[in-house]
Amino acid sequence: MVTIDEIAKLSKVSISTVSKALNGYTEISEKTRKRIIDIADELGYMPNATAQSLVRKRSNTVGVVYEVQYGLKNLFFSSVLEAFRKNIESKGYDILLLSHNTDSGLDYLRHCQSKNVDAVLVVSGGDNSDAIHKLYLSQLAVLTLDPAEKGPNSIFSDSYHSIKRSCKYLYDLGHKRIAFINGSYTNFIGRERLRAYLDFIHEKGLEPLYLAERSNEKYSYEEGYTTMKMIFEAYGLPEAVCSVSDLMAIGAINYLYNHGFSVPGDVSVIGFDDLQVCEIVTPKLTTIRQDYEAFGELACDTLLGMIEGKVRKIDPIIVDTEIIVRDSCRKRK
Amino acid sequence: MVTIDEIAKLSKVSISTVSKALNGYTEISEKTRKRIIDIADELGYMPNATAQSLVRKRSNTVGVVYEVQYGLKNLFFSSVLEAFRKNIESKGYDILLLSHNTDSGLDYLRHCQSKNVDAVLVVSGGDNSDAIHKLYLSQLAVLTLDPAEKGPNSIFSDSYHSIKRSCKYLYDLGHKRIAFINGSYTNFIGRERLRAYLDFIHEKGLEPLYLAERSNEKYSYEEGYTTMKMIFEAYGLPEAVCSVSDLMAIGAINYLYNHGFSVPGDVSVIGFDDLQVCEIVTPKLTTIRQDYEAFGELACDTLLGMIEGKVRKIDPIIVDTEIIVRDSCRKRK
DNA sequence: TTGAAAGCGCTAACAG
DNA sequence: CTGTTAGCGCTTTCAA
Repeated sequence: MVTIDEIAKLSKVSISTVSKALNGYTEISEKTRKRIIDIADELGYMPNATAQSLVRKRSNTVGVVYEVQYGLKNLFFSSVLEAFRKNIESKGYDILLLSHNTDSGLDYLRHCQSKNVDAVLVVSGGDNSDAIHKLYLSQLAVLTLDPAEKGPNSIFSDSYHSIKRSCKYLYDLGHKRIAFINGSYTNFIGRERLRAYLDFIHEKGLEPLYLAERSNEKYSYEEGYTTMKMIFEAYGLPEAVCSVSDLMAIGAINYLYNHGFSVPGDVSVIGFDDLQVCEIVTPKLTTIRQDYEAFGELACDTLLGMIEGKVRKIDPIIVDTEIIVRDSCRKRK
Repeated sequence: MVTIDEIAKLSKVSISTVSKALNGYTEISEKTRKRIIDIADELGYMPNATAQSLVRKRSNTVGVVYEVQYGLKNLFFSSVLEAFRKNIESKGYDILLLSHNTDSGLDYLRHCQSKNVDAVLVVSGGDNSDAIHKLYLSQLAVLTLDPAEKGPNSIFSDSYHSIKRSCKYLYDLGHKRIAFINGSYTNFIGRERLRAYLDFIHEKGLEPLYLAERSNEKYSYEEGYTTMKMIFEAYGLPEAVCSVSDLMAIGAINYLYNHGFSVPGDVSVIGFDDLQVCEIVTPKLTTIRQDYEAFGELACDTLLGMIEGKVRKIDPIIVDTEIIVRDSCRKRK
């Protein structure tokens, strides 16, 4: 790799002049700057990011703590990560996927400091390990997606109103026996969604059809299947089911299907997330769409803003959702 | 962050002694080493990776060039990336997702050099941009997943035998009119799969049912749907279809379904990849499973081996596949 | 407008 | 066995 002082030699100036020229200091005369830049280009010079990082105390990389069920195979989280990636890349940042690596005594905070990342995005599915907690206590710019608890420096969808809208949609279609496939009770969004369902049921004076004792941690197909089964066995056939994730909704549909019921013929079901599977499954799934692009853009801008402004604490960012009507819900006649 | 010379001060030795003690040099007496290590632990010392990187010319991070249709949302690529991640992390490496960032004049090679990555994994879906090509010409340890052309430093599934097995499976089930949903003709695996199909058809003296002029670049649901439609319109209903990806297989199934045919009742279809969707779709998809774990492990071990051994050129790594029988194929009666 | 020099935190000869 | 010293490639006072 070409270094700054090869350029210095060739352009017959000192390395500090080269550095300044390359970094756009105004105190360098136009002609020497031009000469230096030409030579640098010719040589294909590229600054050694490591060296810059060492002195500037900034690395132009943001760490991503990604500790999630199914890892990168989790389509929800990888969709927001993808959106985040596009945005942050366009600003010239790289993403460092931080290894967990507990056995070597590393924790995220020290890892981040060691690697000198400028900010960190926490994607942990609502888990709040000690290692993650420490990040918050540090001087780093950190933002958490779907945090375990509502709090500062977090970004998440408006779960409460989304679920209310789901329920209302189902209700307006004429359904009264609306079942609910819940998510995790140990994280914020899971509890919010349940609360919304319960509030809705209460407001309309309907019978709640859900499993109060069962927390579904993975938002997975299997959990949806099993939950549907348990609901069916406990309450009989609902008219509609509101699910907290698409995968769970599909699990529920398959349970229903395997037991001779038709969706949306016999029961309507609505999902949450709007993963790509919604389009390829039969029937196509009506769902609440989380705005992945908005997540990515807001997370990016917020983090960069925090870096620039040296801000370390911001209010929660709440992202709007949208209902996507497809084929899995139908009017009750 | 604690630095090496705070430790030096506290333990009343020089910084080089501290460095050596911490790095396991044997020339340090047991007692001073212990003292130093105790103090370091107490202070929660963690080496500044940037500084180490600068002098050691190694960063313990591997770059990932990830330039793929649908980005991280592409379940095939993100599945292998996930497997790779687990392996590489367990060896104490981080993954740097390299930004593309062409407009700022960056190219991957210089980017990698600048960030001082130890190796790079190229995941580009068979595209062979100039930027990627340059990586090969460099001194970096690089490995490409599913390269555009068969060549050194690459890793991919045994497409040829896999598709032959698919076809044979269908054939043994009694199907003679076997259609083929092809992938891209511009990359290696796409051509291999076609070649396998054609060879099989030829060997058995069957009629080829496929689209010679249509290259499907994305291996997507939509392409599968459309291709199935075109095949149907050109040749009528096949008895079975062999698809080059799961998503395309599902697209084909849905086309068939929408046109009143049953899978596997009227036609059997087999996919390729074994994505998680195979399990949640109706009927569950019979497919060829690519061994994601093997990809991850081999890619990791190979790259690290190349780093250690200063090897820069290795033979292609071919990964075995496995047929997963589910519900989308049936014996012809 | 330019250059000398110190230093970021660490490693690795080389001396002692 | 321990310490001195010279860097790694770059930025940034400060002086010229």
